[in-house]
Amino acid sequence: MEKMSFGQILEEKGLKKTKVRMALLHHFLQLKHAQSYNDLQLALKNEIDKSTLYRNLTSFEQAGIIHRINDHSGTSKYAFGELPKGGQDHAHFVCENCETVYCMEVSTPLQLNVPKGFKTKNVQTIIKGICSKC
Amino acid sequence: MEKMSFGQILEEKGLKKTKVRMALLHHFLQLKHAQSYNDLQLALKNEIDKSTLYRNLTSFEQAGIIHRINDHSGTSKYAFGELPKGGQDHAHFVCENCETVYCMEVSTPLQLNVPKGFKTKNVQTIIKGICSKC
DNA sequence: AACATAAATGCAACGTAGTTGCATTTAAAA
DNA sequence: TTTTAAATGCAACTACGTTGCATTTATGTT
Ligand SMILES: [Mn+2]
Ligand SMILES: [Mn+2]
Ligand SMILES: [Zn+2]
Ligand SMILES: [Zn+2]
Repeated sequence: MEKMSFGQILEEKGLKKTKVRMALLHHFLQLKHAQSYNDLQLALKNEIDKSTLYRNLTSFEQAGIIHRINDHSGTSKYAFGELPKGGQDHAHFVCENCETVYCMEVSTPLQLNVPKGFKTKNVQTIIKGICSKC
Repeated sequence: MEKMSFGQILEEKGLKKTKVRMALLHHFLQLKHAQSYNDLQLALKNEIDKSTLYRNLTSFEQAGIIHRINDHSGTSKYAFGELPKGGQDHAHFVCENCETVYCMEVSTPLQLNVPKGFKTKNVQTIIKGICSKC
C-alpha cells in the first residue's frame, strides 16, 4: 500500500486508467502546492479539454485522490491527498505575495466553541500571510 | 455614537444618502443572518439594479458598514458590521441543512502554528455543521 | 431658490469559472 | 472479437459579478 503506481491508484478507486488521468496524476504527484485549473492546463500544455479536466478533478476529489481548496480567490485550487476525516486537522496557508497555497497539517485541532444547539461537523481555516519564500 | 440613524451612518462614512442605500441599510439592520445578493434583491423586490447593488455592497464593505463572507458556496454573503482588526476573532458558521450563515464571535483567538518562516496576517474560519434551528 | 459638480444610478454589454447535452471514442470485461 | 459503460471533446450555456457610458440625483455654493 506504500508505493502505488498511477494505474494502481486509479484501479483501486474504480476509475478507468485513461491517458488524461495518468497525465493529470503524474503532475499532481510532482507538484508541491495547490494547483488551479489554469495551472494544470498550463502544465499539461492545454492538451486536455476544459470539461474533461473539470470532470476529472471532480472524480478525483470524490475518489479521495485530491482535495479541493477554496482560498477565497474566486477560483478553486486542488491538491494531492484526501482531507482527514471530518476535515478538522487541515488548514491552508495563502501567501498574500506570491499567491501560493500551502496545505498545512494542524497539530493541535482547533477548538472553536459554538453556541448552544449548534453542532460542528467540520472546521476549515484559511491562513493569510507571507510565505517563507517571500 | 450609540444610536445612529441610517442617514448618520452614511454621512459619517462620507457616502451620499440615497434611496437605494437607505433601503439596503434598513434591510441589513433587521436581518440577523448573512445575506446573499439574491437574498437582498428578493427583500428589496428587485427594485435595485444589479450593478448598483453590487457597487453599494462594495462601498459598504469598504466603509466598514458590512463585511463580505466567503462561505465556500460559490456566492458571497454580506453581514452587518465591520470585521475586527486583523480578522482574527471572527468566524462563520454555515449550516449544512438550511444554508444559513451565522457570524460568530470567537472568544479565544485561534492559535495556529505555521512552519518556520511563515508569517500569519489573518485567520479566517468556516465552521460547517448543523444550526440550532435544524 | 437656482446653480454647479461630483457621485450614484440604470442599462447593456462583457468576463470568467465552471457546467451540461450530446455525439464519438476508448477502456476493460465477456 | 464483440459488447458496453464510462470517458472524451466540442459547443453552447449558466451563474456571479464587473465595466463603460449616458442620465439622474444629492449635496455644497452662490
Ligand atoms: Mn490541503
Ligand atoms: Mn461575520
Ligand atoms: Zn509567497
Ligand atoms: Zn440550519
